[in-house]
Formats: sequence, structure tokens, C-alpha cells
Amino acid sequence: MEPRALLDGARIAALHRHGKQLAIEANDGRVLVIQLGMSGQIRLVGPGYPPAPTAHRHIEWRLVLDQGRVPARCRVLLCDPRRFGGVHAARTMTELRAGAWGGLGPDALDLHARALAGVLVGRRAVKAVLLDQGAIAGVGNIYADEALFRARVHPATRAERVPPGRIAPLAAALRAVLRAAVAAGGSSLRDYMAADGACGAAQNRHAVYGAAGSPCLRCRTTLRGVRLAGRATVFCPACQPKA
DNA sequence: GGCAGCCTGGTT
DNA sequence: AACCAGGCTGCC
Repeated sequence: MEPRALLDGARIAALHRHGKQLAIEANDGRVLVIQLGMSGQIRLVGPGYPPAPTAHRHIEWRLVLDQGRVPARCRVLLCDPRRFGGVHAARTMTELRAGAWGGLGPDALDLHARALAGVLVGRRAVKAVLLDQGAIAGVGNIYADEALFRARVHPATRAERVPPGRIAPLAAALRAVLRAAVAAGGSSLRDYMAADGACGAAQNRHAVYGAAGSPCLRCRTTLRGVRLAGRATVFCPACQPKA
């Protein structure tokens, strides 16, 4: 897939996002769908970039913007060192929403308690549900742990056994954690940076992610690190009792 | 459900 | 050399 050919000659009409999926809609309706995966970055760079040869194994797509409100010969680079991301096409946003995006759950940024309650069914761990894009769209490993900590829910609690009284707090925690992270510019742990190259600061505010063995910020109990749903998981055994 | 596998790169 | 990583698919 060559996105340049896909959107060649088109004018960018709108940008869309649902969960972690991004889409560029052209004025003729065609759509370029972008998934950044774990290490993907979108960069807006000038003609001189990159100054030196970079790792060539990286996937890199270029969108050349030759008109509009950016300096001439700027390019949008989609870099993906780990090559877990991807780009694909959709005929229209309507088709995309009826297709691939139709399988996504409600966006976590404005997740209502009722919607969360609707997907907290079955026996799998609540964290596995939070990470399931078909249940809730937009939550990854970092923010799943952060939200569960904030809502005082043990990550291994079976979805159907999350106490009813904790569902609204968990929905609120997901919204708050994500909004705060966006406001802080995202978590720049390794690869992530904004389109202008700016690093985020949300990684400095993580309460539990990456902090196994450290004292809980609320109660000083040592945070525990386990493996859950195949992912590194950190929680406070005291603050987050298993229901 | 869990989990290996996909990739590269950085750290132990 | 082995292990780990922000995600997701598909195979048990």
C-alpha cells in the first residue's frame, strides 16, 4: 500500500480518530487509516530531515504536502521502528465506520459508566477487557494500569465481579487518566513524540506503570508487578483489593 | 480465555 | 545471549 498514491492530488479535508485508530479523509472521500502500533510516530518535518541516515529497517511512509498551511516541501513521516503499525485504505469514512471501526468499542476518552458496565461481562480479567479494543477503544497497557489504580480495582478481578460501585469510578478514572495524559503530551517512554518532535511528560506522572517494587503513592505498600493478559502489570495489593 | 508470534532496538 | 518493550492477530 502506497499512501502517497492513495491520496495523491487530494486535499486533506478532515482528520478522524477512534481509540488508537487515526484516519485522514481526503476531499474526494478517500481515507487513509493509520495505526501506530507500539512504536509508530507521525512527524511533520521540513525538507532537511533527516539530517543523517537513520535506521533503514524502519518502515517509513511519506506524505508530501505541497500546498496549504505548511511550509513548502514539508513531509508527514509515518515512522515505525518496530513495524507493528500499519496503514491501509478505506473508500469512505462511512465504509470505515461500518467496517473496521464498527468493531471498536466506545472511545475511552468519553466512556460512560453505563457503557463500561455493558462490557464488564464474562470471566476474563477486568484489565483484559480494558485492553480489548472491541470492548473499549483507546486504552493501552500503561493507562489500563493507571486507571485501575486510580479506581482501586485489582487488575485480575473478573469482569463480571467488578463491584457495581466501582464501575462509575473506573469509567471516570479511564477518562481522567487519558485526558491528563493527552494534556501532558503523552507518555514518551521510548519512541513516542508529537508531530513536531516534542516529547510528552505523562511518563512522569505514572503512579504504577513501571513502578513495581516502589512504594504506593497512596499507602506506601510495595507495588507488585505481575504478568496479566500477556502484559506487564503493576498494582498496589493494598489499595486494589481483588473483589 | 491465554499465549505465541510478529519486528527491531535497547538494556541487562 | 537473553530478555524486555507503549499493540494486535490468530491459534489453540
